[in-house]
Amino acid sequence: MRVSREKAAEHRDRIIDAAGALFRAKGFGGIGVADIMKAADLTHGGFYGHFASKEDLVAQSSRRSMARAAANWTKLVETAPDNPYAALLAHYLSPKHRDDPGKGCAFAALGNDAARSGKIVRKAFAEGLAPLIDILAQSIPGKSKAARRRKAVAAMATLVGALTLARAVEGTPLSDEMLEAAHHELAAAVRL
Amino acid sequence: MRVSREKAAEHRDRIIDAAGALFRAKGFGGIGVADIMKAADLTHGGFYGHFASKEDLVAQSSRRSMARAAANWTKLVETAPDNPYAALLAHYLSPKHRDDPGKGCAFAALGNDAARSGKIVRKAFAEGLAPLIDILAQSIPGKSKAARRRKAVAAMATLVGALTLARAVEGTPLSDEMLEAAHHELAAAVRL
DNA sequence: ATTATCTATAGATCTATAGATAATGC
DNA sequence: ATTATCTATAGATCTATAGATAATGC
Repeated sequence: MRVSREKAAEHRDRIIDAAGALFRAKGFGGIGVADIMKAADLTHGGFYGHFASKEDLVAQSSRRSMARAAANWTKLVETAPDNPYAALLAHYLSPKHRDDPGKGCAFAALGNDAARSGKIVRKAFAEGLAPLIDILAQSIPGKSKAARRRKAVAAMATLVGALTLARAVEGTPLSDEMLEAAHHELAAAVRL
Repeated sequence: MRVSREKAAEHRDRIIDAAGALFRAKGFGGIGVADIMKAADLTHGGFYGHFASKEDLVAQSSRRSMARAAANWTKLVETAPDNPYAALLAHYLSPKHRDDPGKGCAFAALGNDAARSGKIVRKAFAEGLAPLIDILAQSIPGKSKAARRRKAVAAMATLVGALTLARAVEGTPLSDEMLEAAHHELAAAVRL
């Protein structure tokens, strides 16, 4: 049953990707090691050869989810050089993003779970958040660097809060209103 | 072991209060029925005489947590008639609020959990969110009623997002910065 | 010989129920 | 007689480990 080192590394990769999607969709506690391994087409017992514990996978898969987000944001910003901030807002606050948490922002999907997790996971979230704020700060209009930074941090809060709340009340009119109001108010900063 | 109807109603009350705090602190899945009953000084088995299921308690305790928040906000607004909006911001975005989720906002503590819950819970969250937005809309400056409403919805997203993220990265410098930046940017609306 | 994966299971925990108990309220 | 609570447990699920298996890589 043994596979080559190359294959093993690929398996490890598949586990991290499967976990990234399943954790965002169901929460850290909402999915078990066995189901993640099944999604990666492996058996339960093989898990502990790749990771020290479930929490180890939580930290690693979260890091990857956040790094992917930063890469996506960078690409999005580059494809809209005239108004990168507007492009980020439209992308983040779309109903499509709201309706597919498994492929979306880790902060909006797992912020509460991270808050209840240990130091290692919270540190991973802090290190994943910083680049997103940097990208926002470079895209956002503002007088000084400090002002742009402050606007970027607050905009990040608005984005994550709006998506979180839109999902929490999904199925009611408040859900769409939340995305639209956040979009309108954040975009107002560009029009100033 | 039977108690009077009055005592039974009081027990039910205690269960809902204990659940309200424990769910906010540990998440819907992070605490069990047995621990909630222990916190209410009752035994595990008695639970199902009071509630149809754990999800039933989730919905009821969430409703109460949110109704209490609305009552607190109303009181806070009344005690600061000159600048109710500033009072709400200072209260919500305080380190004290961040550091005690069990007594704080249900949306910032359980938004992700609600998003993964069933329709009944999500509807409860929508019905609990509306009054908070109404209070914000009455406190916030703005040209038209529609503008104030939109600002209130977006401000709610910023508040919840900032607290959620501040908790997710708790223990790093970003945590305080998140509270301060959100406070500064939201308060800017008052100074306009 | 080493090791990636598999099967099987230990041990803990969780929701929910069954049946006993004992105090209330008709 | 009714019923609020209790003890005990069924049945499911979850993390983690033990030991077997078989293919890789020295």
